Amino acid sequence: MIARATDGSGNRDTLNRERVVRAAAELADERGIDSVTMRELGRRLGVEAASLYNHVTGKDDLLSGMADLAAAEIDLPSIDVDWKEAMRRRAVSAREAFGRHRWASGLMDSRKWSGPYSLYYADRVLGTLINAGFSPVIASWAFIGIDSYIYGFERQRSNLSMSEDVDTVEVAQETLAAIPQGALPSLAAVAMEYAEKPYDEAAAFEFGLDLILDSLERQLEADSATRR
Amino acid sequence: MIARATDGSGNRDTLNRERVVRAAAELADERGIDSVTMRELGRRLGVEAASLYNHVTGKDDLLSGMADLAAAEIDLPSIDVDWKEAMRRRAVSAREAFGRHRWASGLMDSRKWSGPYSLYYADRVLGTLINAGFSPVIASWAFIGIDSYIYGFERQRSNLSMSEDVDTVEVAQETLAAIPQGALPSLAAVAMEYAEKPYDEAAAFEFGLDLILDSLERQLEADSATRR
DNA sequence: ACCTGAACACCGTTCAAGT
DNA sequence: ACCTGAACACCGTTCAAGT
Repeated sequence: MIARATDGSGNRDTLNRERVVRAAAELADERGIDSVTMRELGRRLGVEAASLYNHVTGKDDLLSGMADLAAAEIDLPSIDVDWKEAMRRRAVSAREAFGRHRWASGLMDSRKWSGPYSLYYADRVLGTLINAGFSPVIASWAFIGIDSYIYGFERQRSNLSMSEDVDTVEVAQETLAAIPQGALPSLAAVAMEYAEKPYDEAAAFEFGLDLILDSLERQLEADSATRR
Repeated sequence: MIARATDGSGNRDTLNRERVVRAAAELADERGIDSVTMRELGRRLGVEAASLYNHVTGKDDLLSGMADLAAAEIDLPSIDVDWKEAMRRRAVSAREAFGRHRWASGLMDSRKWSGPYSLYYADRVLGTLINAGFSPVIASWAFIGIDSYIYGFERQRSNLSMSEDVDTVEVAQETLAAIPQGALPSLAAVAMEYAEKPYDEAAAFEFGLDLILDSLERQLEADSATRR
């Protein structure tokens, strides 16, 4: 008799934390993180906003749950693979996850990074690097460096309005047209390139990623040569 | 006769956009970005919240002004200096500015990056790189890569609760104590290091920065060797 | 055990009214 | 030209009351 019990989700039993969090993530995917309000989420679940507090301690808890959901989509490096390849896969899969859930990277900013899962995650990353021969401190710096790059790149995505659904050729042409003759020559030069060949986001991401990984590799080689 | 006209700021004339924005930045510095509400800001300026709309079109405009204020504190690379040193100074001064204004990096996330000042800024950075011998596309990728790292690193700061006012030795000891014997061995190894020698944030930042800059330099050298 | 309805304190913003 | 006071639509959250 109750609509919620048999609605489209195919989930026939009552509300619980997981269903609430999942619905919030879907809402954010479809209409942006700002539209995730307790009232709107309640509406989506056929329930009053106040009822959500039976399954989630508050909005903060809800957002943490959403962040966990997205984090779980990022590949854990497997111990037995080459460290460079492992870091590469991790970075690429993170970028893909953030592409699917544009709200995720911003959410991980504010939320503390200390759940049991993220500790395990950190251990695996650090373990991969230490196994490869990096000292614990250098491994931690490398971890921080790679992650900084991953999250920072995601930030730029929305920033320069160079998301996938934007015609970068068009943006470049408009930028070019807006620049007064002779002013900003370097920016004009770049815009001229992109007016012909569109901006390849994945290529840009991997270019920067490889700058970091190549330097790390070189440092590892130099270090083992010294010890020999 | 009016208190506001002669108050501590030493600014005797009436309210204007600059004073409003500056007061908002100070409020954010002292009590966090969340405490910047129109009502609270009005209280600080001795005025009703509604009055602020005479000087600022809305809260969005206010936040943009704050972001501009912080951006102006980041060094523009001077054309005549070595590209690597220029990028280095830019990155270091950005990190310092974000340290003074913890709200700044998060604010630049959401705000579009297309004001006349930031276009000029981009031109200078790109110009420095192109002058050094990078192609326009590679220069833009390098620009994006370095900026991603800068902003991403700032993000991590708050994240791992490794800010300046936190005793990282203590955090490491607590982490170590919380890890069950034998579990998370790599994380434990890192924590053990930091329990003895505190985490050096500036060193970590420059380590990652140099990974990027060194790779760029190497690429430049290899490229010019090919052309010779 | 879970949901509702109403309330509370707080937002950003608008607008007629004052000076 | 700038400020006030009151209002509006919207938040997150609490809590007694229902079932």
